[in-house]
Amino acid sequence: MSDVKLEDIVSLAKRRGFIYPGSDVYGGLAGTWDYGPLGVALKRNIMNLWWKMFVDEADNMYGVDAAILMNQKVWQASGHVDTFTDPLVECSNCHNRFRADKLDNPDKCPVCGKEHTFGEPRAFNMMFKTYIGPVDETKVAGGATMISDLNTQTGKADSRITETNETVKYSLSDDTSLVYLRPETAQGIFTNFKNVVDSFYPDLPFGLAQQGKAFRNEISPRDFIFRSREFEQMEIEYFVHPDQWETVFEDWIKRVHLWCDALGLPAESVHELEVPEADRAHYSKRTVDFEFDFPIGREELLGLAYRTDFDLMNIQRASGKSMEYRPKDGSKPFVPHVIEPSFGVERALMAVLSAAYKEDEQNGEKRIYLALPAHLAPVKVAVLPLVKNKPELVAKAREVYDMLKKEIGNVMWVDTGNIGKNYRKMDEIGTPYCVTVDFETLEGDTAGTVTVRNRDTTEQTRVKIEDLIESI
RNA sequence: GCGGGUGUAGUACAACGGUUAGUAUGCGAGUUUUCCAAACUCGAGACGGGAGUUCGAUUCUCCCCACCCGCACCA
Repeated sequence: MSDVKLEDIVSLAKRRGFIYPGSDVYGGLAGTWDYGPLGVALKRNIMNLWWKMFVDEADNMYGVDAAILMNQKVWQASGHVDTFTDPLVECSNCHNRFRADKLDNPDKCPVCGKEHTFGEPRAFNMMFKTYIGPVDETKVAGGATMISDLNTQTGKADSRITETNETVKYSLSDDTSLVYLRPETAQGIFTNFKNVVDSFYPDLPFGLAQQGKAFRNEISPRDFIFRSREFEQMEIEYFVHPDQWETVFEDWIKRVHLWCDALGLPAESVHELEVPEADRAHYSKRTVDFEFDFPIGREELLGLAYRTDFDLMNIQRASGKSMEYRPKDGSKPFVPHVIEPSFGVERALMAVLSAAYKEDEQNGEKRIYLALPAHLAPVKVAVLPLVKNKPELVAKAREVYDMLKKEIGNVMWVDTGNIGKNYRKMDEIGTPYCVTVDFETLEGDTAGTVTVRNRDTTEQTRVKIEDLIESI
C-alpha cells in the first residue's frame, strides 16, 4: 500500500491542469474524466513510450487501429452479447439473480422461496449501445421513452415505445441496426488478423498492437481514473505456434517488467499474481495479473493472458473464413495461439502519478513535487528570469527559452510571482529542470552561464548556455 | 441498483428567512524583489437545477441532478 493519499493526487491533478472531472461545468458525469494541458501531455508521453518500446523497437510487432464501431457479429462471436443482454431480476431477500424470462413463477424466488421480492428486470449489459441508420423520430416524439433491444435473429433493433402504461410495438427502418461501442480493443485486432496476414505476410511469431478507447457501462465507476466508463487501452495480441506459448509467455513477463521500470514504478510496488484457474476466463490457460500498490490498495495495473486459439476459432466459426496461418516453409497450416498483454492507459497514468507524488520540507514548509521520469514529464524544462523588471535580463532569458524550445519542444516560460514560487509551481507539475537566467548570466566571468535547478534535490549548478542541452 | 452522506469562488471554509453573501489561499494585472510560495495596490471569481411555503428563500419543505462513502457488479 502506498502512503500517498488518492485525494491529494486528485486535488493536484485538478489544481494544476492534469485531469478534471468530465462535464465539470454541468456538475459532472460519473465515470468520465477530461484531460487538461499537462494531463494530455503526460498521457501521450506514456502512450508514445509504449508504442516505442513494443512496436518501433521490437521485432515482429506491428500496429493496427480498428474502428470503435464494429459489426454486431463481432460481439456475438466473442460472447459479449449473449452473456450480457439478459434481463435479470434480483431477489431483495437472498440477492440471487435470475433471468426474468426463465422464471416459472415470476413472483417467487426459486432459491429462498420468498414471494414478491423481485425488483424491476434490468438488462445487465455493460456495453453502450447506439444506432446506425435512420431512426424515425416522429414515432418517438412527445416525451415517450424508447426502449430498444437487440433481436439476435434479425440482427436488427426492435424497439417499442412506452407511453403511460401502454406498450406500442413498432419497427425501425430496415437499414437501422443496433451497434455497440467496443467494450475492449482486443477484438479489433482479432478481426483484422486475416487482413494483416493476407496483405502483409508477417513471420510468425508476430504481434499486433493497438491503442484506443473502449467503453463499459460500469454500474459504479470508482477511484478516480482507475475504473471509468470510457477508458483507453493498449493491447497486444501476440500470435504464436501452440507449442511455443509457454516460453513466449515467460518472455512477456520480462518485457512487462521492463515497461514498469520505464514508467518509473519501483520494482517493490509491482507484484505478479498468478491467477488461479477458478478466477480465470474459461478460455485462458494461464493468466498473470500485474498489480501495483496504488493509494487505493494493491490493484491490477495490467494483465497478461494466454488466450489459446479461442478468439480466432470463434471468428472462424462465425465468419466461415479460415484463420489458419500458412508457414512459409511449407509446414502444416494451423490456427495460431495468442498471448495477450493488456495495458490500461489510465491505470498506468495513475500508477505513475502515485509513484511520483512526493512531499518534503523546505525551510519549514511543505513542498509537493512529482518525481516524474524526465522522459514522461509534461514539461521537461522551465526557463525563468530571476526577476522580471529588468528588461535586459528578461530578454536574455527569452533568448535561452527560444533556443531550448526549438531543440526540446516541451519547454515552458515562467515569469509570474517570484522565483521561489515558480520553483514550487514547477515542482508540482513535475518539471525536472528549471533554468534560471540571473545577473551573472549577463556580465563578469560568469557571463553566458545560467543555473540549472534539479527538481528532486533542489540543488543548482551553473552551466554555460551552449552546454545546456547536454546537461539536461 | 440499494443504503447513507454532501452540494456556497479553482481549493478549503464561514454566515444569514431581509442592504452589496464573508475569510484564507490560489488566480490575473501592477509596484517591488539579485534564488526557493516575502510585501503592497488593484482586479476577476460562488449559493447545482426546478417547484412549493413566504411580503421576501442561498437558508425551510418536496422533486430532480450531480458528486462522495459503503454494499453489490467488474465478461
